[in-house]
Amino acid sequence: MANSDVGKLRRGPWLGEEDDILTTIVGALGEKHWDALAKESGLRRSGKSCRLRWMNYLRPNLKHGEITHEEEHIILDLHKQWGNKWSKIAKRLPGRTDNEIKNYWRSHLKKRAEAHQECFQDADKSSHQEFSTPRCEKSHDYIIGESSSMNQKDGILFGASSSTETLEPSNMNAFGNCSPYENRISDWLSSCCWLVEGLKHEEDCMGTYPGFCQLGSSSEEEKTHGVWDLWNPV
DNA sequence: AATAGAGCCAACCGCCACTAA
DNA sequence: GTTAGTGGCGGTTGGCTCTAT
Repeated sequence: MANSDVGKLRRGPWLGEEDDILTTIVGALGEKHWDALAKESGLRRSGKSCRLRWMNYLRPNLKHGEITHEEEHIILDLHKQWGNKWSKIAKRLPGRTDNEIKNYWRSHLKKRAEAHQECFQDADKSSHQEFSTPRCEKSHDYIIGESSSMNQKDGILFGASSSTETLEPSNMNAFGNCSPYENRISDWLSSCCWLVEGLKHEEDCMGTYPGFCQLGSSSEEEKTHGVWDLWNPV
């Protein structure tokens, strides 16, 4: 792009009128050739800017509400697996954008995840001394949410077996047990659950975890809490 | 009521990968 | 094989809002 054109391009927040124009032109021309589309529209925006606005805000079926606890858990889980692969994570959260997830991570989850990691390391150290179940408020926050109004039971996303009901809340998380072994089992289960989801969309993990299919036959009660709802809408 | 600081989020920037010429 | 154009991605920024003092 010529430098003389740069000065002519608008920047900053989009106006409603611009949104309308972009929506119309994308409807007519499709989601491609953004530079041409930008020129065609008459908007003084770059193709990149148009694409971003469309992808992050105007695209149909986008959710604009708050991130739910289930989604939050998914983000935490997938970030643990994949790191900052926001677009990849976003593909597992229909209606959410990579930008939204990235922002949510940075503003809501990063500190909690770091605190959890810190706790995990502490717990790891103590596990070398004795196999105890340390209390871990940090980890609990990481899973349940610092300001969550959700009760303990609702915090259980999956893995809600009858045995968990007998645990002391202070020692429990949905994965809230801070025993390193229990944490790892929970982490593994969590990973497996995502592989189940992955198999619906991708071929890359086919056959990797032969044991997980059983999770798909969890009880109706379990399905009513957490991410099962996302997989198996009732 | 005023102000500073923190938090949040939309938008931008730069880089990389892919594709067509 | 090379190059230019394009789209996608992750990191960063800037401005607005909220909250504490």
